[in-house]
Amino acid sequence: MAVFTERGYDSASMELLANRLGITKSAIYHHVTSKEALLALALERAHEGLFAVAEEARSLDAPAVARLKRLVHDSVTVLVRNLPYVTLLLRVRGNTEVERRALERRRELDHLAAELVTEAIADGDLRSDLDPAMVARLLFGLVNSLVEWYRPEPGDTGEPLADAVITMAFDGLVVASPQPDATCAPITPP
Amino acid sequence: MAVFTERGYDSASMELLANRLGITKSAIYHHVTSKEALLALALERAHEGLFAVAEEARSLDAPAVARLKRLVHDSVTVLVRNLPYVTLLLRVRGNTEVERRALERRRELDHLAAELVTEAIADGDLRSDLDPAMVARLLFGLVNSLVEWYRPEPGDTGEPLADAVITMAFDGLVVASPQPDATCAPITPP
DNA sequence: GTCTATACATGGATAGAC
DNA sequence: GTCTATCCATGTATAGAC
Repeated sequence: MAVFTERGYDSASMELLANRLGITKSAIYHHVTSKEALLALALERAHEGLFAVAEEARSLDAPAVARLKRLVHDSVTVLVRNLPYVTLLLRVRGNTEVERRALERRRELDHLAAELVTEAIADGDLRSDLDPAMVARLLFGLVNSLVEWYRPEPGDTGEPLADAVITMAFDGLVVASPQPDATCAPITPP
Repeated sequence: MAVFTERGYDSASMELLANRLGITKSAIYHHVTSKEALLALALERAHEGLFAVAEEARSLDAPAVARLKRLVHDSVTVLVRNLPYVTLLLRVRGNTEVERRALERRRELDHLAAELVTEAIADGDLRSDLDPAMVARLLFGLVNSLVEWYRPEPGDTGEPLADAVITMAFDGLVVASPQPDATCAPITPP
């Protein structure tokens, strides 16, 4: 996985993998039938985490915004905890059959996100001046872009990062304006 | 460029490029000395546009937030108009000397963004509860992630897209709360 | 500018001994 | 489970004719 991440799947030759493992190319083929099988295994692992998150967000008993926020938040933590696997998944281009199947499964996740955004807008919880499909893509573009720069320490669950993503995407970067429910209300001392 | 975008630089063989061009591999070498030279040319073109934007944002006579917004906005339009080139740049992993130089130059841009964010926070225009370096990376992660899904029609300048990015990142997705300068002010009829 | 032919290295993968 | 040796396709790149 380290070699795949550093060089990219295509540029990571079996020779290079073997060197890093301290064995020969042919020894690898005792454990796995092909290079592509190695890729399939890794992609499977990435999907596992992401689909678990999607399932949980979907089954949550809460308004669409809340489910969407949960989906975004937990996607970040899964991404952080399975960084090499998710990175590989996100870099797949569809050159082979294995890659195309992975892309299809990713689209299912995109679809769920788009549904939640649409519903949240209908609820009046998200601004209606942006296209729902575009919002969904911007949101997950933001999440997915983390693989390009975030380098977690061992033990990092990505919790603060997930909160930062939620804050920027939902509340924006400009200084906090009063929340709707607090607007113009006098400050009540505790 | 189309082949590079579809298959990735590494997987795009000279044979494949030649087929698409309708000539033979060797004919390509009459125009360019190596495959890597082809990459260098493309990366150069991507940098041109991005650095021009950075220079303009830097030299703007306005508060840091405004310069930052301009940088983000124009980065989106450059990305849209030079999509294949910027896509290639963003997928470079540093496997060769040419790629490493490209990564270094990209870091200069990241640095400028981080400076603007820091300054804007100091000005009190951006929320101070998020790490400036993190904000800069989230912002440009968001911008860069566009190459993964945005497919402009010919003639598309990316203007509405750039506005959407600015809106989401700076104002957030939740329904517009009153702007600070309008807070609690009675609505004035025109 | 383009072609055919070819050089030479490296790619993924297999055979068979230990 | 790992090795050496090897197969064959493909990779980048060059030589030299047209």
